[in-house]
Amino acid sequence: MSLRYALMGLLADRPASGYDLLKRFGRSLDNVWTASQSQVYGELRHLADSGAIEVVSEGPRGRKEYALTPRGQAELREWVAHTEGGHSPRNAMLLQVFFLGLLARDEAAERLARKAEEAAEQHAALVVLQESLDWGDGENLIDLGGRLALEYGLRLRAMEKDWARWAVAQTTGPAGRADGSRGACPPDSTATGFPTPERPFGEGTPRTRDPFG
Amino acid sequence: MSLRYALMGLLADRPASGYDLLKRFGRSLDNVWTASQSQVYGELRHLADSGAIEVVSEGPRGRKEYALTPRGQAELREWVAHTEGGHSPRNAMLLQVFFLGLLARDEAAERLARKAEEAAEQHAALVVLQESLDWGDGENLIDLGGRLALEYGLRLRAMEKDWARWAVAQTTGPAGRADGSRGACPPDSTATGFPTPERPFGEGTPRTRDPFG
DNA sequence: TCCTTCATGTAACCGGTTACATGATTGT
DNA sequence: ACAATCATGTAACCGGTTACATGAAGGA
Repeated sequence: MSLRYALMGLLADRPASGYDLLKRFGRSLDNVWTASQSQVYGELRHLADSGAIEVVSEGPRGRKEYALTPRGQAELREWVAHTEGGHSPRNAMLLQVFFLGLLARDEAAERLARKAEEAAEQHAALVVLQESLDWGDGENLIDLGGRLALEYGLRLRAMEKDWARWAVAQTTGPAGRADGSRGACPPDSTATGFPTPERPFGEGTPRTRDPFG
Repeated sequence: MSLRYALMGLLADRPASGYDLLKRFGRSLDNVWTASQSQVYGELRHLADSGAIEVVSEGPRGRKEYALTPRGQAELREWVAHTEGGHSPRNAMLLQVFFLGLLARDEAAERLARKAEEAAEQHAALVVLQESLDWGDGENLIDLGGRLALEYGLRLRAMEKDWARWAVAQTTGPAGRADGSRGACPPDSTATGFPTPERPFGEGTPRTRDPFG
């Protein structure tokens, strides 16, 4: 559903063709939402069918310029103001982290260190972006959303960098099992099997200390 | 592709049926990855066809217990150790934030305040979980992944809470436009249209100061 | 006996990706 | 003339969701 609103949101600013919108997606929403070409054209048609947008002019090469209709504007506002996002948790990176116990300590640490680097790079890129941006003096409502989203990105990447460095320390630090043996145990390897309450992030339960025994 | 590895990861610990895996998904991976019932059974078949897992025993009601094969174990390790996640940025919450300029200041602030609350609740829930968990004394490789993932969750929610509170201040704070008028301008409303480099998070470019003029 | 839990499966649908296809217009 | 860009579209496929369907086993 979100693509629908992303397109409406961009059209709320000014009329545009599918082609324009694709460019604007890459330019402004790249860290927030993406869409493929075929998807955009399809959704635009669907949006037009439902009366949320309409063709306001036709140009050179079959170009169709769309604009948000009053109905669309109302629907968009409603979504921005009142729709709670049903967040489905899907983080492939974290899934890998979850099974990091399958690797030897040094392998796991290397992986996390790489993640720290990556986050640092992403953070740096956002800092550059921020400096290149220069939004007036922050006194108006314009660009509010962009500024807030950018700040979110900055904080997220900073958090990831810190976390990954901490995780490296966790992985290399606490002595135990000094051999670099290939661990073969995912997080819940010793779970006892008796009924447990919800335990996201790990089924860690009272356990024997040495599961290899 | 990730579901494949999520299932293999769980099976790396111990053999299980589709039914078992569904329960374990809810119990341990709930904040990291989710899967529906039909999806799990389908993927298990596919996984078995490709030789990554195999049926090791059959139980009472057509129950089939699967175990990871050596081939599957190798594939899983390879994924955990070396596969870089091509992160596709899709954050519906941030998309709403991006278009927050469509709302009046007080509406936007309320939305952000709600988000702060939500993050605080999620954080609190993770703290409770962490305290209920008690993973030995952190000296072994077991549960490493679970501990790291949990810490990530804690830091993420804390970050979101701080950010949302900061965002509320940004929204209500800087005076200007003291009337609660309904803004109608998404982030890039005054973009001048000349070619710009990539500007994710906003097309904010050199602009006239009062776009309403 | 009857309810619950265990256990697996199918089918329709939806959002998204990749690849392919087509052709008009503009600038050099 | 030619290449680049503008501009839209279709079709096959994949991962995921929802809903429906079936039935065996175990416990009260």
